[in-house]
Amino acid sequence: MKTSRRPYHHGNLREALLSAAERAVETIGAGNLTLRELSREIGVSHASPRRHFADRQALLDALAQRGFERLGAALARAARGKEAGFEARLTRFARVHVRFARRHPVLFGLMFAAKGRPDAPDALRQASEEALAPATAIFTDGQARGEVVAGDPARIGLAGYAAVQGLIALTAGGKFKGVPLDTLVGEVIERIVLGLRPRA
Amino acid sequence: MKTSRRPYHHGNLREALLSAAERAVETIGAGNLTLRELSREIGVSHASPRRHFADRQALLDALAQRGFERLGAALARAARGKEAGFEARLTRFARVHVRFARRHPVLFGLMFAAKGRPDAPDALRQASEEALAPATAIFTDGQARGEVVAGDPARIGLAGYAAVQGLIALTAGGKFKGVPLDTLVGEVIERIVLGLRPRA
DNA sequence: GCGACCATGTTTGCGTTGACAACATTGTTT
DNA sequence: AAACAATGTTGTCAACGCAAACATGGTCGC
Repeated sequence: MKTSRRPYHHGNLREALLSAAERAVETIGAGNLTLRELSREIGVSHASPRRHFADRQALLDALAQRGFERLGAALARAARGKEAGFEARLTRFARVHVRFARRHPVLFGLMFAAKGRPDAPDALRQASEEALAPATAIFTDGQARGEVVAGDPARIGLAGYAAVQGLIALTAGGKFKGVPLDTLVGEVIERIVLGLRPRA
Repeated sequence: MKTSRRPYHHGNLREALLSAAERAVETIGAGNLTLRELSREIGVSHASPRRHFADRQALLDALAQRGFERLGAALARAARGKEAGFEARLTRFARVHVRFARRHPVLFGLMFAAKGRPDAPDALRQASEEALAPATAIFTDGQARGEVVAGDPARIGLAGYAAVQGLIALTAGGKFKGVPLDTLVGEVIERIVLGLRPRA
């Protein structure tokens, strides 16, 4: 009996819950995630998650926050390299962004849904802002190099970033299945950079 | 006792459920919608919705479908007028689209979430495609007038429509509160039409 | 007229869930 | 070693979705 089959304390329940939830959510959908099933899977009692998350929503918010932190790290990496041209940089940024959304579609939806909620926790809000911050640098640098029209970077960037965000929403629908995603992103960014109107 | 206080049959429960649900969803969120509360509000028993919707999801899907039908009608109206220039037409289209999303944020989220679900009903899928169809006409007409670069309209339009869709997602977050929405849409569309790169 | 039929709402019940309170166990601090 | 804080467990409750059996009232063939 020396080998305690199940130590009374799990040891790292919070992390175990988060990673199990992340996997579960991606397969069954965020709406179908139940704390009890999660507890069952991990092997703890049905009320233990309460010690770490006040309620179901708090767990989902924590999941979203972690998502923003990971996305932010990936985007920051993608946005490095001032030397590169604006379009190349924006394309890299967009590709990373889109790939993340593709790889974790449910988590991604969760992230931006949580961000939009009026009662979103401050930590989540802050994580989302930090994650997306690298975008503005790309635009201001582009302006400094004369590759981007003048104006408030936030407003100029809105058009570009909106296109990226929209592309994600549209490709999530599964449209354009035949075309490789990176190709599609490259095309859209080029189109956004050059404009829809033909150039002289 | 002659005046039947509550006629046994409601008469139009399906519609009553849908409109009550649409209102409720917008205030408490789709996830918090319960069939029982809905039934209580309407004044029927908690199991009656089952006659009209197989389950909760079916009701939400019907809600989304109705949403696409209304959005489609509004977009079709906005896309009329071949005579108008491409940019003006696209701007009107975008404004109507964004306003709809703003006025019914939860429903809008529901619509595109349902559309993305792999097991979405055919009727819903079809409604969503029809609703968004007017967009391609705007682009092909623009190409015919030489106001839009050549190429597969679906691919060209992707950039434009992605921007609209992304703008919705971003403004839903409540950013850019100070700026009137129509102004913002106009700016973004102009930027998309002209491109981010300065014109000679 | 009238009885079978059918659409629609009701009643009752079951299993699951989120939330909560009281208690148990373990590690730490004094 | 005694108090304490952190963490997990057990038991309970109200609400929910779903389902089956039943009730009601209009419609249609005859």
